[in-house]
Amino acid sequence: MTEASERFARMHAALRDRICLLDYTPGTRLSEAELATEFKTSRTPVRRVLARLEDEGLVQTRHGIGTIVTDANIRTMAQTYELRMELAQLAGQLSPRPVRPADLQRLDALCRQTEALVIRPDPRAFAVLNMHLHQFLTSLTSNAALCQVSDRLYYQTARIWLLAIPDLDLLSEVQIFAAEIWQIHTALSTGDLRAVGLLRRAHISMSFKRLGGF
Amino acid sequence: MTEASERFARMHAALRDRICLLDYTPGTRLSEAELATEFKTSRTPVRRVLARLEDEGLVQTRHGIGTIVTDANIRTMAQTYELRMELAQLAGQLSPRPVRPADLQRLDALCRQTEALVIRPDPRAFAVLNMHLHQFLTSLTSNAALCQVSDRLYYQTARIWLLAIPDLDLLSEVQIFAAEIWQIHTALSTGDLRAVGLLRRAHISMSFKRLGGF
DNA sequence: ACACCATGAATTGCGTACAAAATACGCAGA
DNA sequence: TCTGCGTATTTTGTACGCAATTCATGGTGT
Repeated sequence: MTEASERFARMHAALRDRICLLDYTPGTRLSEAELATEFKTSRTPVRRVLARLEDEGLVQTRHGIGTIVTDANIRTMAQTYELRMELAQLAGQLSPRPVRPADLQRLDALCRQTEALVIRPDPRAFAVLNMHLHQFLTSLTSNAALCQVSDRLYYQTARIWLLAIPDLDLLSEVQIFAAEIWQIHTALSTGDLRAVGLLRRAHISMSFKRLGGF
Repeated sequence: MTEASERFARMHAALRDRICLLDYTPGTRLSEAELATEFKTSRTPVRRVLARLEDEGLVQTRHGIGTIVTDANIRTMAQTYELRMELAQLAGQLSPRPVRPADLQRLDALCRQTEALVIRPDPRAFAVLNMHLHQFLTSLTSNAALCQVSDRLYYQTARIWLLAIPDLDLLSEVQIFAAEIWQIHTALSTGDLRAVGLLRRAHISMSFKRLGGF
């Protein structure tokens, strides 16, 4: 990994997270010049990052207007959700890798953070935790192609829950998540990755329903 | 679709096809300057296209060296093949769209071209036909996300067969393909998209075995 | 008062010059 | 002859100026 590609990865991850955590809400206009100043570079590398984000469907760039954060709603994302469900199940079947003690420790840590969240709920902290759980689960499959695809689809849909939280009960959502992550913990501690995949699929499906996707 | 994005799409499709049809064999170095001259533009738009191709795994760019067409072999692509199989089956289940007469006509045309190929086999023409079949089949699902993902994975693995053809019997491969496309035609004429997906999965699986992927 | 046009400001797209990096090659020395 | 170093060459990465495009705004005519 060269220096240039490291900076690219940093900028890309930073902007992607800001979009998915609603630091940039849909409709926000991202100025190439401002980003270039912030990251202490010229517009050229910034444009590479924005082009990639556009390919990933997180922004849309139009000549003479600007680069605008795309909208995300459950209706247009229904198909993406559907696919994510299938892939989550698949991740438990396709070339799983052996579960190591370090994996369980990582999941333990996530469980503890979730319980802290039940005591003091916070939408953004919740979204971050959800993202970490996703990253952890994708790390459990050794199928690199599946990881890439799942990641891509996850980041496309990640914002929807955070956008819908005003219409939901935050504490209730956190409690549901806490129950889910404990179920996953139980399945993983027995080494049953297939069950982990099925649980994950079920949870995605239920959250889709709660979000009004029918 | 603006003019700039159209040119981008043209250049991207052109280079992608050249790579997948082995006009650019693995290891070929693509010169930004040469491509800029060919497409009558500057290096800037060319670099955008190459960056995208790199994201898709078809080339790799290294500072001071050049942009090199990546290698593709059945061993490193085994996981991608596995995922493609599952997605092919999924395409028959997830939000299928009604089959129109125009679809059957299009498949008819492909069948005729295949029969012409049986009489006069040609590796490149075969690869082109295979690509058209793929594009036709992805057009049958209305799940846009699934289409995008399937496309991406297809182009990552498309070269493998063409690279392996010296070790295979071309006529035999063409005949197998002819049988496959007729089976798909039969299934599609009854409107059974689920069967189409299962057939496609079976064919991908068998071609994977023939290519030595076990 | 309202509609319409022109003009200016802001933004992305492109082209080009230069910097950074890696390789190829020649030459000197052992 | 072989090894090692330095330099020239080639290539990608970055910065910046300018062109192209869009929108807002104000002015003008009816």
